[in-house]
Amino acid sequence: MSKQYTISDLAEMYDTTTRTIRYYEELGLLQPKRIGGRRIYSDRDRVRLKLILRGRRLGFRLDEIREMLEWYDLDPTEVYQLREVIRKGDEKLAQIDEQIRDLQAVREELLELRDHMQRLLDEKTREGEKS
Amino acid sequence: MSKQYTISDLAEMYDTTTRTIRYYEELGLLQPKRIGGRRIYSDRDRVRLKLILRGRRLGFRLDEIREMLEWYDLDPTEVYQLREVIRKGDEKLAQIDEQIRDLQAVREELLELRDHMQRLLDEKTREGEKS
DNA sequence: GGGAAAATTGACGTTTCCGTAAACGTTAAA
DNA sequence: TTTAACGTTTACGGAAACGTCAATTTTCCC
Repeated sequence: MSKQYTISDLAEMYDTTTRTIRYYEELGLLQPKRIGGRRIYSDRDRVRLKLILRGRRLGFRLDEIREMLEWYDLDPTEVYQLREVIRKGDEKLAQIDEQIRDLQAVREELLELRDHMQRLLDEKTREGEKS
Repeated sequence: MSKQYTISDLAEMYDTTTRTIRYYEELGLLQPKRIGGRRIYSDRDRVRLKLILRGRRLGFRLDEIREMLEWYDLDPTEVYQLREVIRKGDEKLAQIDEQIRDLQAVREELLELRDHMQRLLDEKTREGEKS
């Protein structure tokens, strides 16, 4: 019994706006059903929206995200397409791995900086105790 | 003997453009010395540029990056500033940890998709062999 | 010292990702 | 039934992060 959602259900659920969701549809990232004029979102649509928003948070552009979403519903009998997706997917994986490494580097540096600040702060507060 | 760089040295070194570097200066992220009219970049400037570009790749906005850069040269005698930086740094760390988790999730999903595609492809090619 | 190469400033253009508002139709609740 | 809330399309706007082009310096090299 796949659930149904209105556009504002989803907007609230994922803390975004209806304008944004309609914009994603304009770009072809979502294709909700219509009842009358109104958009009806399935669970599949909901999951796609979730993926889109996560992708955005991670700095991917919307056309990159659209391409990756398309990988999930390509024709599984087209050998050429399969090969292409595997190749592009490997590229994306390499890119993601680098991004993770970069983030871990930033993390380390921030931790060091934090420790440094903490030591300075400790000195200062001990100094204050002496008076 | 701290090295000196021209703007195009740095542009080439980090695969960006002089326009971009000047733009970062406009926003206050870099403050190179001048000799006559021209900009001269020190090693410190170079490292800052490297950090900026890495931050950009990771999806941080330039004003976020500027704030984080400022942490490296604040007044170490100002207890309030120290506390503030530690607090903000902790926030940033939490945010980075979440980003890493998200990226690892995307990574897993891409790997699964890749395996799925690979299996489909294997079936297809075995099918071809039979003929 | 003269000309090519490199750098500078200023202005405007572009792309991405939405926000906002107008003007209108639809649905639900009192 | 009416009225408030919700949804739709269309259009324009706007910030962020640069690209591009033109008009001037500035510098380097022979």
